[in-house]
Amino acid sequence: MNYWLFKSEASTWSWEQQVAKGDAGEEWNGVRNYQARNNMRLMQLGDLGFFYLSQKEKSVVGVVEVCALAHPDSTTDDVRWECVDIRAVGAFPRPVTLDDCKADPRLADMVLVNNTRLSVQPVTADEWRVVCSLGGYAA
DNA sequence: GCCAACGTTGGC
DNA sequence: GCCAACGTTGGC
Repeated sequence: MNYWLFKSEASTWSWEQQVAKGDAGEEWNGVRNYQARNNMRLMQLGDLGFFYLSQKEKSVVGVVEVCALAHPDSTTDDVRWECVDIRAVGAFPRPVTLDDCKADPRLADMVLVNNTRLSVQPVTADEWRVVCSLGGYAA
Protein backbone atom coordinates (compact mmCIF):
# COMPACT_ATOMS: atom_id res chain seq x y z
CA MET A 1 0.00 0.00 0.00
CA ASN A 2 1.44 3.31 -1.08
CA TYR A 3 0.26 6.88 -0.66
CA TRP A 4 0.08 9.67 -3.23
CA LEU A 5 -1.10 13.20 -3.80
CA PHE A 6 -3.12 14.38 -6.80
CA LYS A 7 -3.08 18.07 -7.62
CA SER A 8 -5.93 19.81 -9.38
CA GLU A 9 -7.28 23.26 -9.98
CA ALA A 10 -10.83 23.59 -8.72
CA SER A 11 -11.79 25.39 -11.93
CA THR A 12 -10.60 22.41 -13.99
CA TRP A 13 -11.65 19.48 -11.83
CA SER A 14 -13.13 20.06 -8.38
CA TRP A 15 -13.59 17.78 -5.41
CA GLU A 16 -17.36 18.00 -5.97
CA GLN A 17 -16.94 16.73 -9.51
CA GLN A 18 -14.78 13.90 -8.25
CA VAL A 19 -17.35 12.96 -5.58
CA ALA A 20 -20.12 13.07 -8.19
CA LYS A 21 -18.38 10.27 -10.09
CA GLY A 22 -19.06 7.96 -7.16
CA ASP A 23 -17.48 4.55 -6.76
CA ALA A 24 -16.91 4.18 -10.48
CA GLY A 25 -14.38 6.96 -10.27
CA GLU A 26 -12.85 8.86 -13.14
CA GLU A 27 -9.58 8.79 -14.99
CA TRP A 28 -7.00 11.32 -13.84
CA ASN A 29 -6.30 12.50 -17.36
CA GLY A 30 -4.47 15.45 -18.78
CA VAL A 31 -1.13 14.80 -17.11
CA ARG A 32 1.67 15.69 -19.54
CA ASN A 33 4.66 15.30 -17.29
CA TYR A 34 6.89 12.23 -17.18
CA GLN A 35 7.52 12.24 -13.45
CA ALA A 36 3.83 12.47 -12.73
CA ARG A 37 3.07 9.73 -15.26
CA ASN A 38 5.76 7.49 -13.84
CA ASN A 39 4.24 7.87 -10.40
CA MET A 40 0.87 6.79 -11.78
CA ARG A 41 2.46 3.73 -13.39
CA LEU A 42 3.68 2.71 -9.95
CA MET A 43 0.24 2.85 -8.39
CA GLN A 44 -1.57 -0.30 -7.27
CA LEU A 45 -5.28 -0.89 -6.88
CA GLY A 46 -6.34 0.28 -3.43
CA ASP A 47 -3.52 2.80 -3.04
CA LEU A 48 -4.77 5.97 -1.38
CA GLY A 49 -4.12 9.56 -2.30
CA PHE A 50 -4.81 13.08 -1.15
CA PHE A 51 -6.91 15.34 -3.37
CA TYR A 52 -5.13 18.70 -3.36
CA LEU A 53 -6.43 21.94 -4.85
CA SER A 54 -3.81 24.34 -6.17
CA GLN A 55 -4.07 28.05 -6.89
CA LYS A 56 -6.93 29.47 -4.86
CA GLU A 57 -7.60 26.88 -2.17
CA LYS A 58 -4.09 25.44 -1.81
CA SER A 59 -5.46 22.73 0.46
CA VAL A 60 -5.80 19.00 0.80
CA VAL A 61 -9.56 18.52 0.83
CA GLY A 62 -10.13 14.79 0.66
CA VAL A 63 -8.96 11.24 0.13
CA VAL A 64 -9.17 9.20 -3.06
CA GLU A 65 -8.46 5.59 -3.93
CA VAL A 66 -6.86 4.16 -7.06
CA CYS A 67 -9.55 2.06 -8.76
CA ALA A 68 -7.90 1.34 -12.14
CA LEU A 69 -4.26 0.81 -13.00
CA ALA A 70 -2.42 3.05 -15.46
CA HIS A 71 -3.91 2.93 -18.95
CA PRO A 72 -3.78 5.17 -22.04
CA ASP A 73 -5.08 8.69 -21.43
CA SER A 74 -8.34 8.99 -23.39
CA THR A 75 -7.81 12.70 -23.97
CA THR A 76 -4.86 12.16 -26.31
CA ASP A 77 -3.70 9.82 -29.06
CA ASP A 78 -0.14 10.23 -27.85
CA VAL A 79 0.81 6.81 -26.50
CA ARG A 80 3.28 8.33 -24.05
CA TRP A 81 0.56 9.56 -21.74
CA GLU A 82 -1.18 7.24 -19.33
CA CYS A 83 -3.30 7.71 -16.26
CA VAL A 84 -5.03 5.82 -13.46
CA ASP A 85 -8.66 6.06 -12.36
CA ILE A 86 -9.45 7.34 -8.88
CA ARG A 87 -12.60 7.52 -6.79
CA ALA A 88 -13.44 9.74 -3.85
CA VAL A 89 -13.25 8.00 -0.47
CA GLY A 90 -13.96 10.81 1.98
CA ALA A 91 -13.71 14.53 2.58
CA PHE A 92 -11.51 16.14 5.21
CA PRO A 93 -13.57 17.66 8.06
CA ARG A 94 -10.97 20.45 7.98
CA PRO A 95 -8.99 21.15 4.79
CA VAL A 96 -5.23 21.15 5.39
CA THR A 97 -3.65 24.16 3.74
CA LEU A 98 -0.22 24.43 2.17
CA ASP A 99 0.69 26.81 4.97
CA ASP A 100 -0.31 24.16 7.52
CA CYS A 101 2.07 21.72 5.82
CA LYS A 102 4.89 24.25 5.69
CA ALA A 103 4.40 25.08 9.34
CA ASP A 104 4.64 21.47 10.53
CA PRO A 105 8.24 20.30 10.97
CA ARG A 106 7.12 16.69 10.43
CA LEU A 107 6.21 17.64 6.86
CA ALA A 108 9.44 19.49 6.05
CA ASP A 109 10.43 16.88 3.45
CA MET A 110 7.00 16.54 1.86
CA VAL A 111 7.14 16.82 -1.93
CA LEU A 112 4.20 19.21 -1.84
CA VAL A 113 6.33 21.64 0.15
CA ASN A 114 9.53 21.18 -1.85
CA ASN A 115 8.48 20.62 -5.44
CA THR A 116 5.48 22.82 -6.01
CA ARG A 117 5.13 21.91 -9.65
CA LEU A 118 4.82 18.14 -9.57
CA SER A 119 1.15 17.32 -10.05
CA VAL A 120 1.18 13.65 -9.02
CA GLN A 121 3.53 12.91 -6.20
CA PRO A 122 4.38 10.26 -3.58
CA VAL A 123 3.50 10.72 0.09
CA THR A 124 5.22 8.74 2.84
CA ALA A 125 3.20 6.75 5.39
CA ASP A 126 4.33 9.14 8.12
CA GLU A 127 3.30 12.21 6.12
CA TRP A 128 -0.01 10.53 5.37
CA ARG A 129 -0.75 10.07 9.05
CA VAL A 130 0.26 13.63 9.93
CA VAL A 131 -1.86 15.26 7.21
CA CYS A 132 -4.88 13.08 8.04
CA SER A 133 -4.50 14.04 11.66
CA LEU A 134 -4.29 17.76 10.84
CA GLY A 135 -7.43 17.42 8.74
CA GLY A 136 -9.37 15.61 11.43
CA TYR A 137 -9.67 12.65 9.08
CA ALA A 138 -9.84 9.19 10.62
CA ALA A 139 -7.67 7.12 8.31
C1' DG B 1 -0.59 39.70 -12.72
C1' DC B 2 4.10 38.63 -11.85
C1' DC B 3 7.80 35.74 -11.66
C1' DA B 4 10.65 31.73 -10.01
C1' DA B 5 11.26 27.08 -10.77
C1' DC B 6 11.18 23.59 -13.62
C1' DG B 7 10.40 20.75 -17.87
C1' DT B 8 10.63 20.30 -22.81
C1' DT B 9 12.14 21.29 -27.38
C1' DG B 10 15.22 21.84 -30.97
C1' DG B 11 19.46 23.74 -33.12
C1' DC B 12 24.13 22.91 -33.23
C1' DG C 1 24.86 15.46 -25.82
C1' DC C 2 24.74 20.27 -24.58
C1' DC C 3 22.36 24.27 -23.79
C1' DA C 4 19.52 28.32 -25.07
C1' DA C 5 14.95 29.43 -25.82
C1' DC C 6 10.56 28.80 -24.71
C1' DG C 7 6.28 27.18 -22.29
C1' DT C 8 3.83 25.96 -18.10
C1' DT C 9 2.78 25.57 -13.31
C1' DG C 10 1.59 27.44 -9.19
C1' DG C 11 2.77 30.32 -5.11
C1' DC C 12 2.79 34.95 -3.92
